[in-house]
Amino acid sequence: MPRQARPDDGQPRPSTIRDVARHAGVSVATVSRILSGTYPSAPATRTKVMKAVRELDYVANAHARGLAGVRPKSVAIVVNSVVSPHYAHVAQGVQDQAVREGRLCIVGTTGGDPEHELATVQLMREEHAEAVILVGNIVADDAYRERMADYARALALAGSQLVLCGRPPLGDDVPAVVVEYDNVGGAHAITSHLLSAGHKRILFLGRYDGYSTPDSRLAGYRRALADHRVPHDPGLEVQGRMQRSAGYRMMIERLDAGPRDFTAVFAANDQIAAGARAALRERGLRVPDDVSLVGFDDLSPAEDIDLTTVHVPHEELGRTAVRLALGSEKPGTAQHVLLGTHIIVRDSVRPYLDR
Amino acid sequence: MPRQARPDDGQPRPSTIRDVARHAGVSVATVSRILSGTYPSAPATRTKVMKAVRELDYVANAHARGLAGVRPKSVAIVVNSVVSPHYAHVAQGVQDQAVREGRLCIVGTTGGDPEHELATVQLMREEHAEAVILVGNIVADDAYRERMADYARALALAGSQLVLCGRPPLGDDVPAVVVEYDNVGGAHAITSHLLSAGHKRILFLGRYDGYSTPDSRLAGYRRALADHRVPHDPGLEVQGRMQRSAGYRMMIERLDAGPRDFTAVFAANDQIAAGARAALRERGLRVPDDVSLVGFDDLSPAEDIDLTTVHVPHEELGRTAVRLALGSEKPGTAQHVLLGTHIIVRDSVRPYLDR
DNA sequence: CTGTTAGCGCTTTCAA
DNA sequence: TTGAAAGCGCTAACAG
Repeated sequence: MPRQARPDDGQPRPSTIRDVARHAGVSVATVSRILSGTYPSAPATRTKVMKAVRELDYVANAHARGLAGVRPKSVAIVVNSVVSPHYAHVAQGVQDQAVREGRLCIVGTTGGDPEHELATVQLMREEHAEAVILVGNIVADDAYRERMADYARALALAGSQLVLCGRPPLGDDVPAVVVEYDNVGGAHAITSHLLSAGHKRILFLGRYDGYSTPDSRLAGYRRALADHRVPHDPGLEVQGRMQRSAGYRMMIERLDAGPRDFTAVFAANDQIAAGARAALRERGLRVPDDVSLVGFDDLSPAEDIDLTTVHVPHEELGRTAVRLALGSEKPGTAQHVLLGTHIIVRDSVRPYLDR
Repeated sequence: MPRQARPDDGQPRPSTIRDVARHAGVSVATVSRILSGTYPSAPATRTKVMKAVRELDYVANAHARGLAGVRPKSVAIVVNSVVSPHYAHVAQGVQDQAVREGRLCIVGTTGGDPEHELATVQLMREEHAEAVILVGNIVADDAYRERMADYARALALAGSQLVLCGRPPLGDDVPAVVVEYDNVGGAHAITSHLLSAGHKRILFLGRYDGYSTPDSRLAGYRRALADHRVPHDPGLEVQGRMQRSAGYRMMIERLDAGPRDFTAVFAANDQIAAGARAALRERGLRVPDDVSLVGFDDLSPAEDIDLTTVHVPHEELGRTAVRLALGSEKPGTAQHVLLGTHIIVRDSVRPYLDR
């Protein structure tokens, strides 16, 4: 007996469009048309059908609908993790815009593992997401570029659109939308803020070579130094991940290694800043009286620790990504948007009077 | 001309199982069997098919597969918002466990609006999610109970499972899994902590009647007071939402309304605590020297402001929800789990010496 | 305005 | 071990 014969074994099952049609005494096509609301129909029929729908508690089967050629209404977002505030805010932006455009949102996490990322993108491809949004900084080596380009092409082939959010572009021949924000500009601005206050020895916390985000922030820092004709001391660039614990560790080690040779600190993000601040306090140094401190992101702890930082339009990033992806008439288009960043001045910087 | 005739208009399209079959010189059934790996097959055929798959860059169509009767491998999570740290952490837990069990994760947000929630659950039903996880506190009135019960039954009918995460149970006859954490116990413990330190006038910040989470925390507070034979003053319970800004506002208003009539503050969550702390500082009061302060959740700002608080197993909540939902052999089962909470002592409480 | 019907791409009998 | 064919639930020609 074929599986499909489905003997009436008493097991109730969700009702189908056929059940509704039978119940209302019309054809399935009529039900389909009335539900999609794209065709005119007799009010009486309409009423009958809606009544049947309600009585049978019918919901359409999204798989069947997707199969039958209707563009599946969903966008996918792939992030390293949802708990990181930056990703969470971007994800929120994606969500908002997706809902506004009547789309479902699928979220995948990779934990920062490229292999896992590949698998996740594959999965999204199976699901026929209208757009796949990759967010987060990564190692920008050649292998990566190659793979991304392949994703983009495969997605374009399937009528979908790859979006790189907060990642560097891949080149004009790759059909991907890129939505970035101005890391270099923000870092330049906040370093200048410190320099204008008289600081010349500024510790950079969170250098992480090969990763696009810290790399650009470091670049902005260096450029500001150069613009202000302040000598660049590589010894002031401390390596570390972009986490609170790393910030704490970097600062403790630096302070314990010898006499303090800096008057201000630029943390590559607010979490590092929070960790560094805890370390400073532990060693009896106050912010901003003894040491000035700035961060980057304008996220969660920033306000609580009165941190002067660079505001990043996280939600806007996500919203723009969706808008661009769905807006482009032809999927597989290359576009590039750069969102601005700006300083938020709180109370973590004091002028340094050089003598 | 029927849509399906699909003239070869030069538009490349994603390859189907049929393309693979043709390319490998076998039947679609063979390809299907080899890809699912559930049937024995000749090694030579296997190789041919895998080669074709690689060459054509074939990925299966999840819709078709879903339609053909394979349980769609996805769980859905519905939250108020992903940026709220609590939801983010629960979502992360759900993600983790979902991935571990080989499932895709669909995230929907409601913005706290019941109507929107209904629509979202409906959507998840269309998608045939294996489990629908609702997280977050809500108004627990009769209309809500009714609607939830309906969800649960509809989902069960479709072979799915409703999970209520951090929400009160609905009753034994409703086929839903409930995963809660001990709000009352945690609130009781931390209030006792304050009472043991000699505080008798404890301000409760964030009463919000009708919402399950603040309600239970308030209940724990009251019970601790009663257990310690400390008179209960309703005037110490301040109404407000569970947000930083509300915490700030509540505290400012209280301080400006007259002489301070409390020595300690129990904020219904860490965000309220952070806002209240900012307000206290603004009015020249230090934590913990002048006022003791505790929170609930053990999330983001808690560590940075040295807050003694109640730890909630956020991720574990999400993981348990998925495990239970997928583990129950028969969907539509009722289960109930209560996860424990415990105090994290930092540095926001000082003994109060009563005279 | 409504009914009939042919697929969408896949899995799973059944037969060989 | 493999192939042929039915059918999952839905939509969109096409023909009334």
